[in-house]
Amino acid sequence: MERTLIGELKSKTGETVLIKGWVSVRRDQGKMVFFDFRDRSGTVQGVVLPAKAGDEAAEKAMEVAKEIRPEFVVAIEGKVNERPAKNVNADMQNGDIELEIKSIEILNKSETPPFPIDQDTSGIDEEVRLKYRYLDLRTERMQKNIRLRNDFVQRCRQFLLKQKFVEIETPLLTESTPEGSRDFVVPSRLQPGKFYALPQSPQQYKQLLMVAGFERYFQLARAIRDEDLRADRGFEHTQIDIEMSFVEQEDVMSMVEAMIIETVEAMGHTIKQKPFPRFTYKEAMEKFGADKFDLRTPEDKEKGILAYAWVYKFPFFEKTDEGGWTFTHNPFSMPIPEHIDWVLKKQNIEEILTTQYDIVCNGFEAGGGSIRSHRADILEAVYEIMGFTKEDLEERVGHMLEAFKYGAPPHGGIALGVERNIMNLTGEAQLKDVQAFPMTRGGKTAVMSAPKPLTEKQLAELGIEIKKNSHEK
RNA sequence: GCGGGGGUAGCUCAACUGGUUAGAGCGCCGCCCUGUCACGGCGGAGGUUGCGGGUUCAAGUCCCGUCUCCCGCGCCA
Repeated sequence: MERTLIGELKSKTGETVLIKGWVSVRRDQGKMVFFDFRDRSGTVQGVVLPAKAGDEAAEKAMEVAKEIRPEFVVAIEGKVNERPAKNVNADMQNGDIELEIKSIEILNKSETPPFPIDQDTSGIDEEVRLKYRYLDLRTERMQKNIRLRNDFVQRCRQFLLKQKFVEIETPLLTESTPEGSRDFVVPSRLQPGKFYALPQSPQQYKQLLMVAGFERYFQLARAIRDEDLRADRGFEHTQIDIEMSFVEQEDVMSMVEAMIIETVEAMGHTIKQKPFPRFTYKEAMEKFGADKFDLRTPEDKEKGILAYAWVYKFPFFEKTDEGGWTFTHNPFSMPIPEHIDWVLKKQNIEEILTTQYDIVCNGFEAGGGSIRSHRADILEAVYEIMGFTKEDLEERVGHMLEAFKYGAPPHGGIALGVERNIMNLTGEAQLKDVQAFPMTRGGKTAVMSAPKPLTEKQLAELGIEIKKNSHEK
């Protein structure tokens, strides 16, 4: 018999079906046994009725039913019955039907789970949840979060494909850049003593794709940064990374705004204000004291309303502790058109504004981007303002300057943080609750126990010698 | 790196100024139960109080060290 999904049982009332899935709950009444079964499509109650005398199949089913425990994997053959009115449970999916079990096959047994998974696991110690992440992910809440994440990402992808964006993967093993956040590095075996870095973002590659003439690029890009963790920040996160050629600030902002509105409204969410209100950085600081803020009223929060806003006209540079200048967001950004001259002449540095735009939602920075410097002279001037010598410049971004010499089109883009957006859509406060396999704050992986030492052989191949430091026993 | 809060049964927690045999709920195991859906009833098992040391007649509790988890700050182009 072909498997029927539990979610489709309602249309099979009166028929005999085969379902496969997990046992959520067993309620043994002695002469009759109730179960809740679960598969990817939902849950349903099944019942093993008392066997009539001489009905060997029914006796066998009861015998197996007595062995079954929660989380056993089973194949159940049974008849889909409408429940009599007095037994209907309106609070449950399929609460008006039940499966009259004719036979049970145990496909696999299960140990008792270390924590209850038929309820929300928010109150369970995170270390335990992560050790048994595959069980935690069985819970209704986690299933919902991870599936909703998929829904959001696929809708964005479809939107972008419709707009003729090309999805392109960029390398994971790439060059370390000293500015920005700390890199995760990977030792090179072929060139001992040298290292790759994992990307903090595909920034340079996506700009090179613009030089390469793709005009519209996107990628679901993993961004990896070795900075201390927070509730809303992990070593790894995913960005919907977008770059477009022949565009100005307004083009990128309206395209992204349209994508978000279409996507989240299709997912059943309400947006507080459209078009998204815009605040200059100065206005935001005056009004909210921060460049990210929550525009929702308490009533909005209760209703799960999403309050998006744009923040733009950020200062390009800020003073360093040493009295020099550094960039606030991105050295590859273009200053606003009126300030290009100031950059080239290195004047009024404190007042120079960048084309950077951030999208804010419910107090989170949900994304950010800018129009880029596609002219080598502007990028050079930015690095000169920051005090880099010609040699530094060549070393760090020489490849970009060279690429820009060959007809780089004006371009700009944005990166949306997938986890932050899913946190807003689900109301979760922890990044860990919207990733399938997050890490602990100490950087230990879920289920597996990375990081861990390499073998002597691996280290030898990489030409790495570990110095025993005094902390080790 | 800094500050704060945790670690006691499988899970969630309790245990006062140090003082009987470290308890409860849930879960688990056994028996009973023909309409349960947080099923119910009776019984039972289950502990290196994170780890190491110290003070004391006596330590889950006090002291020192250490590991680990969470939250925040720094950090996060």
